Amino acid sequence: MNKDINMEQQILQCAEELFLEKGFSLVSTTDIAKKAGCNQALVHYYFRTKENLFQQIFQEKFTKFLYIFTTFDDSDEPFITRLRKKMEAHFDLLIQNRQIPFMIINELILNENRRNKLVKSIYNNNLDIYRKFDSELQEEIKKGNIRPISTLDLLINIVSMNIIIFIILPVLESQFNFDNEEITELLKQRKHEAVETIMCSLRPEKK
Amino acid sequence: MNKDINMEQQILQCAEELFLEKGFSLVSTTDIAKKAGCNQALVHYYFRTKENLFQQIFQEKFTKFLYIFTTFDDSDEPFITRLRKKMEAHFDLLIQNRQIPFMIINELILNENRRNKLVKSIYNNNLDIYRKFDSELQEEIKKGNIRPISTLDLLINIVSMNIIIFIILPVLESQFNFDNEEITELLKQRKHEAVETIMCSLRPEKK
DNA sequence: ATTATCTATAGATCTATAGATAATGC
DNA sequence: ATTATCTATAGATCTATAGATAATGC
Repeated sequence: MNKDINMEQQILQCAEELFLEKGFSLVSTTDIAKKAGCNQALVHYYFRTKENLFQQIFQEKFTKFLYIFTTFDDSDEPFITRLRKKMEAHFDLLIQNRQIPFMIINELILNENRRNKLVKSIYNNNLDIYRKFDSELQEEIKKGNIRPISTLDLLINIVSMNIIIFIILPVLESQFNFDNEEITELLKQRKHEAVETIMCSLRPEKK
Repeated sequence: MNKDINMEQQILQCAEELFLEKGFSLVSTTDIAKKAGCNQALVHYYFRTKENLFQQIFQEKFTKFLYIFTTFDDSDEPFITRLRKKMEAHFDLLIQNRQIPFMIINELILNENRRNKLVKSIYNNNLDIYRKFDSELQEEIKKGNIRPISTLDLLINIVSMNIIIFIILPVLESQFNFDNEEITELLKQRKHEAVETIMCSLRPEKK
């Protein structure tokens, strides 16, 4: 592998690739060491436990996953435009990090400790932005620009639409033998469809 | 556990509960035996391998998951009404089998062999119903009753909307301490929202 | 006789650590 | 001296099977 970075970084990077691909429990520290080109004991020398190593990676990925929705867009564009842009930016992030959705689903459900720890901290750290978003949304609904919907439901819808293709991708790949270009095209189209679906679903009733 | 069924059934049932909860790799045949109240060797006596046992269960769950979408509703109701009913029936099924979505995602992604085997057979067995649905949908679009959308995208949207709450549920539960009644209510509301989101997203553009 | 169940164990993991050796920094 | 890397191994799994014993069916 890359000789410019030191072994600690090397281990971290290889662990990341493996954990993203197979999840925590299907990767052994022996696998990581083999991939990094060092001895298994060294993995423990730098990170003490497999859980430690995993958590570093997982936390980073989770933060990355949420980042776009935990920052405020202070441009003066209309609410719905800003929402669309957020959603697009989020989808673009996932295109660059296709395995993140699966990793999050997998480990957040399987490990109660990890889940409890993470969820509480995220909830507490983002209450402000959530409330801001909430009040903006309800304002738009009052104005009749958006179909009535709860903030939580909308967020769930958005996340759902954005992650689903990355969950299904392996299945599609195993049925159709896509090359890279085809996948890029498929993701581009799916991005458009995901955004469009949400946008259309938010149109108020015709009167 | 239940004394009326024989040990083979007992093992199968306990294995099912454990696999649904933790997935294939986090459950050992020892765990299953312990839960079933027998010796670990007996699990192998009846099912030979852990993989065998798992596949029986997984296949059944997957078939169950798809069933509603692989059968044709021959009532004379309009397309959109039949679609809505399918979606509601599917959601109801998931309410009764909350861990199915996670199991499917988890094992379909993690195990390439299982994936390849299952996906091919499902694809081949359901081409007819897919084509029927496809032509009905495109007909409706032509008539201007539904916003233009590809059949695959629509199916992905529906599945996505229907499964997401069952994926997120453990996260919500770990943040808020819901009792059973609250969860039932939450799922009922979410069902409504999921169906509504799809229905609204399919409305054609106003002219 | 046949089927169901158990005990015991081989052989293959896997994580984590102890303790030796090599490389580096002052 | 300190830090990085290795060898070796303890101790805890886990799956699968061989072979003994108990239960059941004729």
